[in-house]
Amino acid sequence: MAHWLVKSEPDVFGIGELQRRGTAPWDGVRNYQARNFLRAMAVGDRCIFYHSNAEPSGAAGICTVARAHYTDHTAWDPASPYHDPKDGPKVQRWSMVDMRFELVFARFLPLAELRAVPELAGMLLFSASRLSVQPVEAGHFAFIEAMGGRRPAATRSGSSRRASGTKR
DNA sequence: GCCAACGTTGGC
DNA sequence: GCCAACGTTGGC
Repeated sequence: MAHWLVKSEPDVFGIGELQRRGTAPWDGVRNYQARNFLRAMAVGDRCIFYHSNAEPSGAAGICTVARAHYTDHTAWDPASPYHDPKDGPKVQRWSMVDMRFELVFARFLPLAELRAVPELAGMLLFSASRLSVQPVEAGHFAFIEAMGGRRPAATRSGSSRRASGTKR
């Protein structure tokens, strides 16, 4: 099973929105290298959900591949922000997958902090900073997951746990 | 908002 | 096929 890191701008589509929706298409990838990694994803593969162009940028949580790659038809749609005038039903250059929310880290992990961790040296995140879909070594993935932890799921009664004085 | 890095486009 | 110009990404 492969591990990945996927970037999204939280102003456009943050991990909170994926959590709310449960599953959503990972569309709009318009870079061949990133597309090829999308096509290599298998159902069940786990991905670090990274917030880019944020303050600060960093790892926000984990999602999993819910559906393997299929045509990203937003490229055909002139009204879409991801429209590609060179694409169409007969070309189909671009692909997307569906992502399923898994967890939000208990602690957001800013890029600067990840960069400073010796165990994470060599991650593509640091050298191929513009690549929005990238493979992650299993060891790096496990280390980041342990750093981030899992934010406890909200209870039905909302803030009652904190209101009752529960320590986190 | 700036700018470095780098991917893409298009002229030749 | 080279490469300059251009556009985009994304950190800061």
